[in-house]
Amino acid sequence: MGLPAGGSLSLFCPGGELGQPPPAHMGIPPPYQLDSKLAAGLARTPMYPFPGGTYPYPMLSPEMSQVAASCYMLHRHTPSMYPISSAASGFRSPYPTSLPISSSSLSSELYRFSPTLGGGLGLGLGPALVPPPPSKSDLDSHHRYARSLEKGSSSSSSDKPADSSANSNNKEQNKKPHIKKPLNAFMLYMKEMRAKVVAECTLKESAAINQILGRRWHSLSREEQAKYYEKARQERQLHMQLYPGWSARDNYGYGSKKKKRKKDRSPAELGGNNLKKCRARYGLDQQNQWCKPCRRKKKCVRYMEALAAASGSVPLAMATPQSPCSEEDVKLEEMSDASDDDADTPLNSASSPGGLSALSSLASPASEPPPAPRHPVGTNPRDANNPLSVGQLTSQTWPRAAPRPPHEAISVS
DNA sequence: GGCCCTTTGAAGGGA
DNA sequence: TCCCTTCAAAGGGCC
Repeated sequence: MGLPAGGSLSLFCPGGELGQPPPAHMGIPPPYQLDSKLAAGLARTPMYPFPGGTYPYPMLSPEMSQVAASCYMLHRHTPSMYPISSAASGFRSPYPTSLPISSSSLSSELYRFSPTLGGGLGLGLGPALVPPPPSKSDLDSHHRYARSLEKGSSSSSSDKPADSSANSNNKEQNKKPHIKKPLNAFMLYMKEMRAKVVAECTLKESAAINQILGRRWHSLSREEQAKYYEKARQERQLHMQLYPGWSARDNYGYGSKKKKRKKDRSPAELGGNNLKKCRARYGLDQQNQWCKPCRRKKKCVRYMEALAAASGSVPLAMATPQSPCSEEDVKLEEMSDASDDDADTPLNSASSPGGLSALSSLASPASEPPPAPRHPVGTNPRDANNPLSVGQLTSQTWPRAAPRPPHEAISVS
C-alpha cells in the first residue's frame, strides 16, 4: 500500500499496516509510528478464546466487509457521544441551550449528541440521524447516577464514587451533570461496526464482539483507521468546545466504585509460581502465558503481586468461549496469536497447539484446566476435518485486499 | 440490580 | 518520560 507522505512503515502489526495513532495535538491522520508500546499492545492475546465458528450468515469477503462498513458509515448515524437527559431522569442538560439540539423525537430519557448531528456545528462529520435508544450501559450508569442523586451519601459503597468519602464530593456530583468522555477512534469504530458483527455472528456477548472488533480494527488499513482517528479528534475538539473545563478525571469514580479489575488479579492467576516474571517463568516460547503487562513490556503483574504476597483468589473469570464469526476473524485470530509471540515462535507452537489452549490457560489459573470450548459440531476452525479449519484457512491469502507483508517481528530486547 | 468481561485509545496523575 | 489507572460503548453472564 502507499505510504502517506512523511510517513514511515510500521515495523509490524497483526494487520501489517498499523502504527501509532497521532498524538492528540496533531491534526493529521496517521502515518502512525509504531512504538514499542503499541507493538506490545498489538501483541495482546485476547482473553476470549474463539475455538469454534458458527457461520450462520453468508460471510462477506474482507473487501465486501470494508465496503459494507463504508456504506454503513454513510447511512448509519454515528450515535452521539454526550448524554443529555430529561428532567425526569434528574439530570441537568450538560449542553448549552444554544446548541442545535432537538430532543423532540427522543423516546428515552437520554439523548446523545454528536458532531454529526445536524452537521455537527459545522464540523460536517456526517448526516443528522435519529439517535439510538439508550443502551443498557447507558441506563445502568445513568440509573446509578440518578440513584446517587436520590440517595446522596447514604447509599451503599457500590453506589458511591470511590473517592467520594466526603459528602462535599457527592454534593458536587449532584450539581454536575455527567459529561461523558468523547469516544476515541476505536470506540467510534465499535459503535459503527458492532451491529454488523452482531448480524454476522450469533454472538451477542459484547466481550466477544469486542474481541472480534479489536482484531478487525487491527486489520483495517491505515486509511480506514485514519477516518476514525479523525472523527475522534473532531469529537474531542467539539467536546473541548462544549466543556472547556471538563477533564476526564471528572468522571473518575463516577456512579460506582473504583474499578481495579486488572490490578485485583490474585496469586491464583499467577499459576502458583510466584517470584518470577512471566518471561522467566514461561519463557519466550510461551508468551501466550504471559500476563498482559508483560506482553506490553510493562511491569509484570504476577511478579508484582507475588511480591506483595497478596492473598485471596480472584481468578479471572472467563466468559464462555465464543466463536469467531467469519473466516476472516479466524485468520485474524491466528495472526493475533502469531503476533503475540516473537518471530521465533511458530504460529502453532508446541506449547499452544492451535493457540486455543494457551488462550484458555491464560484466562484461567494454570492449575485449573480451562473449560472445554463449546464448538458447534463441524464448526471448530481448529478441527482439521472442518473445511473452515484454521489449517485450511491459513493456507489461503490474507483476507484484506491489500497484500500483507510477511510477519515481521519486533525484537524483544 | 449491578458489576464484570472484552477491546483500544485518550488523558491525567504519580514516580 | 514512563507507567499506571480510569473511562468511554456494548450487552450477556454471573453473583
